[in-house]
Amino acid sequence: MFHSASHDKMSTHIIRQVREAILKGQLLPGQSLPPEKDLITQFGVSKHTLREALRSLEAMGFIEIKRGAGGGPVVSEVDMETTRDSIANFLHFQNVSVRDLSEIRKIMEPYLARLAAERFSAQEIEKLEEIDRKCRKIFEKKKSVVGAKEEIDFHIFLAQASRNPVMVMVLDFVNSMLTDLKTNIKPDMEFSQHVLDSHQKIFEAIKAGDGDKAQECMLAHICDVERELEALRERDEKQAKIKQAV
Amino acid sequence: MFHSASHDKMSTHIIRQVREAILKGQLLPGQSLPPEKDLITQFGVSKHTLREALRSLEAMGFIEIKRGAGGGPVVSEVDMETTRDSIANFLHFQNVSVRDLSEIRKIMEPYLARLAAERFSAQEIEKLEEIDRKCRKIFEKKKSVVGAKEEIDFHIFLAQASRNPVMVMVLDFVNSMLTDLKTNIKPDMEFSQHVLDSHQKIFEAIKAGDGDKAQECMLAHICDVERELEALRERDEKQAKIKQAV
DNA sequence: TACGATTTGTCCGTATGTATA
DNA sequence: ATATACATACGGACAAATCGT
Repeated sequence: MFHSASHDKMSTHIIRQVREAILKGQLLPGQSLPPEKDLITQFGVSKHTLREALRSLEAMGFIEIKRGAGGGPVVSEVDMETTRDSIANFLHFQNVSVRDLSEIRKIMEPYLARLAAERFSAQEIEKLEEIDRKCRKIFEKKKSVVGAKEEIDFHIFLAQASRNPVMVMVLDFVNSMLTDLKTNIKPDMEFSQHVLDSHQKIFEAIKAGDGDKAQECMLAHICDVERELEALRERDEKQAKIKQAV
Repeated sequence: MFHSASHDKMSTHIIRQVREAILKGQLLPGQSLPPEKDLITQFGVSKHTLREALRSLEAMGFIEIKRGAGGGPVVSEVDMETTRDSIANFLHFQNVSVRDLSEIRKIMEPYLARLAAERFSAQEIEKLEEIDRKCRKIFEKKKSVVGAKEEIDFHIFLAQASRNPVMVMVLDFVNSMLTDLKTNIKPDMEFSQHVLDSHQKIFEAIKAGDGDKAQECMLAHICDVERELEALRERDEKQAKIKQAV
């Protein structure tokens, strides 16, 4: 049996059409779509149906909708946050451990540290140093770098050494998920001090253009973080058991 | 300044509440949400508003909505397809090349082939052989394995050697994006034959428990595919130029 | 500051299609 | 086969936000 197109939900038709127009480049990011009332007539559906379709497209990150005069639906590039959230939602059901995230880091980040040491321009080295300086300032004020955007930025910026957007994306969500775990575990000052020291060593190897050493220091750093987080997690579990017993 | 809750859109409140309930485990996959009319009264919104929220949650993969008696919104695990699509949408705007995808494969897949050789049980080896057999059957019928689900399955199944869901996910979308590129390029029979030969070598190394060799063969396989795809792409570009000139 | 124009956000009422029992 | 429960779809009205004058 064949299903006639009209058997599907109307909104899925609209979603598919707009989505394909964007992916084919017929609609470019920044361009405005016609306002609701025009789209209603163009697609021949009711306001209710059209708005459902726009909501879905918005959830997928394809459009943003602004209210008021001159507003309306605007095509936008699907951004990293939308994608990161989607990945995080998926992995939430997959029982991801610190070990899983660290395993990926151990494979990829030492490679990237080496590339950075071999490829970074003077400008890029300066930018990396600035990120590191910001980390230190945050530590001095808050006595922690955990959850600090700059602490992740250090790693993401290295990923950009690869000039590979897929690599950047993977490192982005791996590091951001790890940070989420960290903020639950609430590491101590010592942990943050170790992180800053490790970053320092990695930075110096990169600045010296020493690929071998950068690779080696990065691997050691990731292993350290994994070990310390595991230890802290076990400590928390024990405390939880004691509390439960009381 | 604090924003009063009433400043945001009603649907975002509903989305946030349901989303958090699911992520906290208060709502488990498989559970039904109350039907529309009950949710309307619970949240104190209109049909239209509620449905927009449900559409967004559906687009994010958190719920599925079934029609008819006994239907309604059902909580579901966010699945790989939803996530894969989201990633593909994001990377569409990032100019991803065969080289970018291959770079990730070169880092991860040889590592995974080694793990498979070291860890796979007899059952798993048998399963892998069956996947390979299916690939060959498809090749004999269609004279190609490009775009065949089984050809990706070979790589994904190896990723499962890591018992690492993040690894499986990364390999899933990298391989599926590469396959999308392949189907556009339309490789010849020779290409498919090379793929099958490489898979054979990798399989034999894994079966023999030879981690070194499995790692080495996998790296060679990925480099081969990258090189051949690049060559085919250049060929297509030249043909396009000739056509344009005429 | 204020007002009008534009455009989305929200609500109500009603009718129709679809799956289950 | 009929009834029931549920989502899907349409139209009209008013509120709220934003922009320009």
